[in-house]
Amino acid sequence: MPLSTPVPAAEYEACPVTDVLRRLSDKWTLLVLTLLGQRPYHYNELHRAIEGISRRMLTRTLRVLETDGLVAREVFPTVPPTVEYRLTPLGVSFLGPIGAVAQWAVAHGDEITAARRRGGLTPAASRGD
Amino acid sequence: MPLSTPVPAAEYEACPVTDVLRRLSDKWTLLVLTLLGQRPYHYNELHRAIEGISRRMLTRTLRVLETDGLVAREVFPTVPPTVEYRLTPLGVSFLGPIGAVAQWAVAHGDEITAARRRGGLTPAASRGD
DNA sequence: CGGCATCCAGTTCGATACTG
DNA sequence: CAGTATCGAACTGGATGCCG
Repeated sequence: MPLSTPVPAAEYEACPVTDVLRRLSDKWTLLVLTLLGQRPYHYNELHRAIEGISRRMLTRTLRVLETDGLVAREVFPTVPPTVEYRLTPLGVSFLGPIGAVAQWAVAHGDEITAARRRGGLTPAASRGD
Repeated sequence: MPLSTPVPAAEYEACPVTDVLRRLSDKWTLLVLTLLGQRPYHYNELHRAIEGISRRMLTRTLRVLETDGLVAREVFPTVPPTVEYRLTPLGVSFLGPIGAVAQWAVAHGDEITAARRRGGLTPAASRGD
């Protein structure tokens, strides 16, 4: 019954790898992780550092990372309130794998660009020449 | 003028890293790449192997990978037609970085799961206890 | 300062049906 | 066998406004 399937969608925890990959690519996660890898940041500090991000997305991103245990959130009972975010050991351990992909991307970025230019708009077309 | 910005959205090629990450996480790419890393596959062979994927998405995924130069597509003029997909050297070179992330995900998957369980539904709540 | 709730546009993905 | 085309549902991400 494809018309009334209440499938929650997000049921498929396919494999942990895909799960992790999807999380990283929610557009800001990687950037936030990279920044926090350098030093702890305050909420608005991150907001200014990334600059293109909305408060909504920054909060969401941090929440996910916190929930997954990659980022720690510490509240200082000052006035006005201050909140600091930093990488947990688990978060730090993830910088390595990220780095591997990052290095590959940087190293082969031009190859991909070149391939795209060749493929252009008709990747499968003009194939049976 | 935030009310009439015609921003095409998809203009920001942020950094090659984010770009690559987003590509990988389109839900099927990683899986396809992993399968092709083992051996060449025919179109329907991939379709059967993944099983949850629709033809539409399989085709799109393969197109992107082909356009980016990670996968090669070869048509055999048989009847009925046969098409074989295989990793290019660039695609093969990417198995390493993917492996790094994959290994991390497998190794720390339970930690993430545990963190999520702890955080539960109130990650930020009950923090000032 | 830090954060959440609501609304809304753009994109992604699946189901389905049709072609060579 | 190997796709392509179209539609609609779901998800993502941004803008805005209110609260502690």
